[in-house]
Amino acid sequence: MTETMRPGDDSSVTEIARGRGIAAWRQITDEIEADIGAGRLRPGMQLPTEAQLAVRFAVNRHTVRRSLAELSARGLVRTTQGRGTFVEERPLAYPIGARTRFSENVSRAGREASGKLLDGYETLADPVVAQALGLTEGSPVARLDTVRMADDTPISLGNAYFPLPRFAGLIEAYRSLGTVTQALEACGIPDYRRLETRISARPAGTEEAAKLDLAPGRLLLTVDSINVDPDGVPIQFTRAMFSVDRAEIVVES
Amino acid sequence: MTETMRPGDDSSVTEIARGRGIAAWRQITDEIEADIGAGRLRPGMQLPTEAQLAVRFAVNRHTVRRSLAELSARGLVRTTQGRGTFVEERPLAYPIGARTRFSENVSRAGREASGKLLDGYETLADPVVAQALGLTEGSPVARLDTVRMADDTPISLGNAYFPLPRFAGLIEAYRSLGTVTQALEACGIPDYRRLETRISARPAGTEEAAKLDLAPGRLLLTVDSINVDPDGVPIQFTRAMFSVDRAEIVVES
DNA sequence: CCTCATTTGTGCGTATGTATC
DNA sequence: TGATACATACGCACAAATGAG
Repeated sequence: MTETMRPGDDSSVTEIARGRGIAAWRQITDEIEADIGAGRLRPGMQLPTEAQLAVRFAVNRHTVRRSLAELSARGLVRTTQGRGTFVEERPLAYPIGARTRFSENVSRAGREASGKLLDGYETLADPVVAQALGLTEGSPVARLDTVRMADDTPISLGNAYFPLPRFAGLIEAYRSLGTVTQALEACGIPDYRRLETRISARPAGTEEAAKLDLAPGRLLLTVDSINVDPDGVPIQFTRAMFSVDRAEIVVES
Repeated sequence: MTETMRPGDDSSVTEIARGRGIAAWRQITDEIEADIGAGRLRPGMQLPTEAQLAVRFAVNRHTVRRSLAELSARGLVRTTQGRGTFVEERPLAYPIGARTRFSENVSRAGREASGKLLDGYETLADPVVAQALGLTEGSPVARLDTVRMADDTPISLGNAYFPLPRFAGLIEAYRSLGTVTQALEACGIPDYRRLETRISARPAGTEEAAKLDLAPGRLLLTVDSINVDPDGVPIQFTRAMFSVDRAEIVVES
């Protein structure tokens, strides 16, 4: 892991034009970006350590950090304390259709899907949720907060709401079964389909950024959808928040 | 908590909890953000200088700069060398209910029913366009730049590309007919369908913001789609950019 | 469970360049 | 032209997270 594979010149110094208009950290940013663009640094690969980059470009570590902060803000790399800096994966194509399932999308991309339940509890429907589920405001609903990952990279946050008299045991079912589809099945819903999907975008809040391991201020695609049972009765309202850097919404015709 | 502040007020010191988990620059960020949120710092107002803030929070100027960089990245303030740092004119909250509904079906979004032609010309395909249309990079294409409006409010910008040997007269046809569908019909394409739509988001550039009459940095939903003729041959690549504040993408299943 | 080396995160002090007024 | 204020860069030191052993 400490060994960083860099094709070609490893020990030599990459020249930076000093004192001539272009800041050193910008030149370093361009250099690393070019490495990524040319495939010399591939998604998932670890960059040299900050100290190594400082040696390579003959600058102070702070200058390297300024550059990495820029690349991180643009979503090209991700830095974790104690581990290092890694090239981000290309955005995952995320098809939206009547019957899309997260795990199918991820495995289609050749990556391993996983999910984690952040929280599950009963609450009261706010106006948006009530409207989507055809309930009156303040009706009891079950709520599941999840984070979904592909190859250990968080892709999206999700809030799912279910009308409560009907889906009383759903939270427990989800805890034991692990997927919404199976939990719904346990609640007597063998099949369902997507009725409508609304897409918008906004910047990630600090908490969301932390949960998704994103640089603060990065953009989220919000995908609100309503699922209905075979009779057309709304059974689930979901709000998913995808990192723009890690997923791309694809609508299939 | 925070003293009444005005530029130049550097006499009092705002306490920062040191060595207790939360980084000083984060606390300063929160403090300034709270000042903006509470109206103590209003849009257009100048913040104290970095040196003054350093005194106020009893930290090094670098620490203040780290905080201002964060606020700047989030779009709350704007810093100009030699002038100072100013509170941005942007609203802090992103209203969720105040958006104009854009109830057009995405599957029919390729039809430019109403809008204005900004520009129409022949050019060479860049890699993205070439890939989408199944051409080699640098192939000649026709390009239409449009803006769509609802009640005189610009909603979206669009760039449409057509392979050129085949659609030589398309620009003129569009000028006289006014819609892409009719222009394609005049070029011998009676029918076409959407193959794929990809949705992402990014901040608006200055030029885009001007065309859409938006504040720079506001978010755009980008919708890339490929249309194919009945034989499955790509005939059109469209990139539409919707203002998140004025449109919401709705996908119906 | 703990230790330890590695790596990134934070913060200070200093110096100098550059844009604005 | 000078004073002010932000931009860049270096060197040092220590904190905190990670992962290997």
